[in-house]
Amino acid sequence: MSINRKIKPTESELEILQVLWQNGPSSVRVVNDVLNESRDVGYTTTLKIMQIMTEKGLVTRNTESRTHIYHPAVQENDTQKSLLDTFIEKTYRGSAMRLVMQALGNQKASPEELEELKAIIDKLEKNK
Amino acid sequence: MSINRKIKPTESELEILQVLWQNGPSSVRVVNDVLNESRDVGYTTTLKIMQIMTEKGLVTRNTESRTHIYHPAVQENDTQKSLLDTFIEKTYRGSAMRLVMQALGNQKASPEELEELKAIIDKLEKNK
DNA sequence: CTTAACATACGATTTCTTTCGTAATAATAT
DNA sequence: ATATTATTACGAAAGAAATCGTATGTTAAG
Repeated sequence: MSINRKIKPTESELEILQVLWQNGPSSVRVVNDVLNESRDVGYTTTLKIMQIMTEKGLVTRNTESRTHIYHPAVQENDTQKSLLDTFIEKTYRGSAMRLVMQALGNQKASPEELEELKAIIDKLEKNK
Repeated sequence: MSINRKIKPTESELEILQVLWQNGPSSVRVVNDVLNESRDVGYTTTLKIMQIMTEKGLVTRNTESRTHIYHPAVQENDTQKSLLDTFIEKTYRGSAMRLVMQALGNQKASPEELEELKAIIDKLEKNK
């Protein structure tokens, strides 16, 4: 399906991608301000990581104006899927079902969400 | 409920815990042999990490005989839960349901597993 | 008894990531 | 014009984790 080599952002990189996915293309200033809502991090630190992300191909940037605008170059879904696969492998020895059951057990889900889940399960059963 | 401070093994540490959970209490030699079934890693590397894990309280060891026997000091479930919470937070911005749905979408589940899942959902709905 | 194989301890090195300081340059304000 | 502020670039330091080499001691084999 997808010609995916692994998308494996570090923790800081993922944090920055989250901002870009949420806010859309943004300057370093904006990203850094958002990050600083939850923790202290210096401007040049954020800048540096975003420069590294550019090299790695995790983001692209428009350098036409002096203030560069960064765009995510990987999709949120693809990134989540890639990280999820690795996580299931390392933490649940490859068993997605055990992860799902534990996630459901530990978290409270709303009735609507449970309905949605049942719909997904029905669809999976039909495709069997 | 649980007086859990975070159980946060590194990747290598988790790999070693998996061996201990699977095989039961084991020597460094055994753990290292198992690890080497999937990748190259030197004996003293494994030893060193297991010594660090002892300091951190992730394992305990019986030093009565010359060959020390290491025991996991954290439970698999507790460790998975702890890692899962962090993962959901960082990767899914806190939404366990989105993780569950993606995991179900990406993986194939057996009919039995789907039944089991439905049972869990029913139980959750009753407890609402 | 001597040698070889095996085990632990531990410091040093390497690698990856994050953080920061400083310089150069551009825009803005006074 | 000049000073202040904002932005990028970049090297270097600091941190964390993984890897390895070597010393030392213990057991087993010959």
